[in-house]
Amino acid sequence: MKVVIAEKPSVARELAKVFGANQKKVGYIEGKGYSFTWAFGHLLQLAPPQDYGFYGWKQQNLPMLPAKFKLAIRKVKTKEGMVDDPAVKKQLDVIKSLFDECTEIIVATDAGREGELIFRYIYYYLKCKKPFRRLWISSQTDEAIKNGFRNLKPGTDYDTLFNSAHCRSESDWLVGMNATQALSISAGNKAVLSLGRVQTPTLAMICQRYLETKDFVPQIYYQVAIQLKKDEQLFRAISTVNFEEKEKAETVLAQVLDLASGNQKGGHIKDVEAKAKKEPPPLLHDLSSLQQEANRKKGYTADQTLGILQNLYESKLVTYPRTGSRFIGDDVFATVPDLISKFTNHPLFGKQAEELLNTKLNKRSVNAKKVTDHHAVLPTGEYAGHLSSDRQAVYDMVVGRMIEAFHKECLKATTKITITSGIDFVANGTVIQSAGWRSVFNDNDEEKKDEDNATLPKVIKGEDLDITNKAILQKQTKPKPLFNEATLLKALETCGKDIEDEELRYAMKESGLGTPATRASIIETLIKREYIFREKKNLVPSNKGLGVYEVVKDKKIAQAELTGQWEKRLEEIRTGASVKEFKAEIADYTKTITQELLVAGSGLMQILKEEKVA
DNA sequence: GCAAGGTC
Repeated sequence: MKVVIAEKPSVARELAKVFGANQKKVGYIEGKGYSFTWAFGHLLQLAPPQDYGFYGWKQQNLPMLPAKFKLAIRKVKTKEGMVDDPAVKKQLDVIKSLFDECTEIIVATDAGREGELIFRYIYYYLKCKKPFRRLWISSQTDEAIKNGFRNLKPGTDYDTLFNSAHCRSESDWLVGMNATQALSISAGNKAVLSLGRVQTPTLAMICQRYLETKDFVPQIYYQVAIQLKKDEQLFRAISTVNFEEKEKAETVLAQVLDLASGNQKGGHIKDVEAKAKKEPPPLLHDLSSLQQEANRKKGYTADQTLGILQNLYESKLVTYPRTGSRFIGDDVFATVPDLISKFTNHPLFGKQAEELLNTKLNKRSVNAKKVTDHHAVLPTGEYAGHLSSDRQAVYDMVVGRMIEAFHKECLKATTKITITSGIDFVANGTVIQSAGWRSVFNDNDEEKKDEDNATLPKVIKGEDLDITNKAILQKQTKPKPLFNEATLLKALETCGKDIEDEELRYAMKESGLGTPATRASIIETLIKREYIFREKKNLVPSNKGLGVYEVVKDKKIAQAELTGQWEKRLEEIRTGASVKEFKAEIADYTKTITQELLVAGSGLMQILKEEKVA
């Protein structure tokens, strides 16, 4: 008998189905000489400090550098404290007995770094010695599965991938556990002041933005606006330059040749620029883009959206939600027409679905190379029936986005008219000629510039028009808005963009800060620690959060670039570079940051006391 | 009482 082990039950079920295995047992499915079993994500984690003899939170324990890390069963919180998760224990027993009986293991955890780690931790924890081969697929269509099984790879091909995963895991433990204890101890050991490679740069981003906004001094400036008339149609144009002083604007205003000042045809058309613009449909959703849309449209937190999606996934209504890819492969694309046909009766999108069936589908979201462990989120096409309102809302976002993504481009005509009357003025207009994908939701662009005229009259270069009105507009510069969950999620994904080093930037883009599966929980962690709180939609730092930020802001642990540097090294390890060197560097850094924090944290004591009083 | 990573 051969054992196939998947990362999660849904994948094991899919694999079993393709093989025609259908005997359901407790914790696995059997048939055709195979047993299909599963994990639930990470069943094992690096053991906590006390398992190495580091009891309590004491300065003399620091830095904690276990000679050899141990694995422990994932814990759950109960009234009696943290205990081994009974469901995990049970499943590990199932896996152990299957591993004991089998002749070979086929590793079918997700095709990525963490998927490899999930299997290896189980394999080593159970002290298993059976041979294993690797299934490496990124979609679960029957064809992809069959192909994958015909091309199983030697298990050892992924040893270096495991090495990189293992380093990631241990490094996060070393830096996170030691920095957390060091800061907490030096601040009086009264509260948990957690720090970590991901949470601390995230906190720093929130604090930085908050301080920028708080210290922002708005600058007043002036523009001159004129109103023109062509064939009874009025339109507005704005001065191309801004004025810092009101007097300057008034001088310019006086020079405008408007009707009221006795000037007919005082607006000279200096230039007319007309352009046709094609706006491609948006990409399919990954988890992050869905969380952003749900936050914008419905105010759901990242965590709520993930919960709702998980629910829809367990009801088999949507595909795997914790994906970081906004693309599908050609195999999945082949199933899309059939999928779309399931929604021709949808109350909101039925008509558009119908229309799509008769047109060539847009392939912008089709790119097998950009599919990582999982493809973009799609509806499965299963009958949904009645859903609670929040589930319905998120489900509709998934369905609607699918319809949009395969829809035609939106065709727009933009016009830019430059008018001279004293100085230059400009009027912009955009007319949608063919809505294409924009007809799916039919909602207006949220950040449409208010200067835009919907339609502009037809004018020709050289012509002179009446100016029917003129005025001075007073405006002021605005600070960047505080982060909300939508903008923070986006920032976490792309924080690599401002990094100079090309290679570093690439590594960041691939990973961002955190992963799709963990970003919601990072935000929740910062809230649980009382570092930040929600104020309406915004994420605002507390005094405690600002205090921690002040202590760590210039240290590496608060920089998003730390993740980029690690990713670069981990990628080198994956392609065969030495593990030893990286581990030594991490140990060194652990010692340094621990020492620094043991000193620096004392300044936090006062803030913590004040918090208690308040 | 701690990290970040995965998932029910």
